[in-house]
Amino acid sequence: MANADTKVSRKDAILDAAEALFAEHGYDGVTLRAIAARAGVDVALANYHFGRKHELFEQTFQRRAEILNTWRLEALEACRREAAPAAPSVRDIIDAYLRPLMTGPHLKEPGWRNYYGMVAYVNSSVTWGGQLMTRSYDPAIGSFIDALKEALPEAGDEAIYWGYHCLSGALTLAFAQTGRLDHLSHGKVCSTDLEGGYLQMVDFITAGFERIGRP
Amino acid sequence: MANADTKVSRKDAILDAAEALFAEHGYDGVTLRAIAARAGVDVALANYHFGRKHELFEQTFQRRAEILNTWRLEALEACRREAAPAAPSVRDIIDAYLRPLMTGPHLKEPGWRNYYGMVAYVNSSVTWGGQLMTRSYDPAIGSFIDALKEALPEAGDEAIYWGYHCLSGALTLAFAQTGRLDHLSHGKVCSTDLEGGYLQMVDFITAGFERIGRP
DNA sequence: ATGCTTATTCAACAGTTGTTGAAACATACT
DNA sequence: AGTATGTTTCAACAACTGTTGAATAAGCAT
Repeated sequence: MANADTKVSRKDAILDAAEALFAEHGYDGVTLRAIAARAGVDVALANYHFGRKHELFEQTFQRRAEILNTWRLEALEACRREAAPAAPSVRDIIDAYLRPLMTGPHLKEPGWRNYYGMVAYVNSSVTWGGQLMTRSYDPAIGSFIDALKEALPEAGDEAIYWGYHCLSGALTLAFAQTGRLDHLSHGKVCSTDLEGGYLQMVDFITAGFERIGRP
Repeated sequence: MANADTKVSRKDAILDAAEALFAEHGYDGVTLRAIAARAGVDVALANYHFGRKHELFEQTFQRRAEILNTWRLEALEACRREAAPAAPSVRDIIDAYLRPLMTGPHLKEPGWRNYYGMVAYVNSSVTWGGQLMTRSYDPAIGSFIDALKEALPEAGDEAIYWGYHCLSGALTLAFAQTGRLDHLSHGKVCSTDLEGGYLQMVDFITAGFERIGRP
């Protein structure tokens, strides 16, 4: 068995290449040969390590999902500790949801940028959206829904879930970084500036949830 | 020239088929042969009417975009008239933006359902998102941005545009109808119930914009 | 009918697709 | 040294891809 962590294995090189290409062109827009070429390996190697193309896509997607879930749950746990014995505020919960993903040094890494593009693609894909997002993210997100329900005891379930839908839609569209905001605002706002968007989105989304908390 | 409106022409049949397939599988996931088969015509006919695959995709997308823009601008004009001589409220503007698309009898038509799936795909696609959404929708959306700026004179441009980003992300994710909300809510909320989501989203998004209006 | 224009099909092209079985290479253990 | 095990490449497969030019059908004015 070749060493798995000191050097970047070819297996990881395939995942990195797949990530970048899937993010830009989607599942069907990418060929195994393009992935292999980018990774500097033979076509057959992807098949050896990951099986069908389908499974390579899912493993690429899953790899960083687990990291993001950890970051988020840690942030939620931290804000729970700080607020104890009271329940954390809506704003703290939204912040714990967005901050780990929209701020920090990892935003500079091309790998993370690519992965965010994949999330945008998957989340609004009819084929992948329902299954894959649910499998990869919903367990962690359940904790956030619970926290929101605690913070907003008056809000109905329907309002909570559609509120989360707005949050998820806004975040994943930000991940796409299509440059559309740049066009629309005539350059005043930059799609790729996730940290700038973070400040704005926390205010906006928090207000939305606080509103559904009072009848 | 064959008649263009009394009977469904084969040209329209191709657009309908393309719409349904592009919505489900994206641009690269659909072959011209699949479109032709669904439309009941030969492969070459798509090329004869629309040129390259690229152009067929864009024309399919554009066809209903113009209709949606008309509906929206009429709704905005109507709420402007009702509010005159005052400026329309934030809520009225958001309502004019969402109601024409999220309510009404056209939601029952499979053609519109398919088209909404296409919008979801295009909006968060790195390849298409920036260019095609901008070209098809941004002229009309400029009027909504202007109206929001009037209604929220204290809000900064950055906050307005990121607010619009949240609105757009939430709407297009709703269009995807991936069924994820159904999983997450254990069946309490239905992804495909756009009219139910409309009521919730108007409240949520309106609160977000009203918040950025006061410092 | 005769012509003329538009619509539609047919047949085929050159290139690409995911996948696979066998062969070659590398590494570690004995 | 040999040998066993895990990696990687090579070569090829059958099927499918977008696109095109020529052939056929349909529609319509004359």
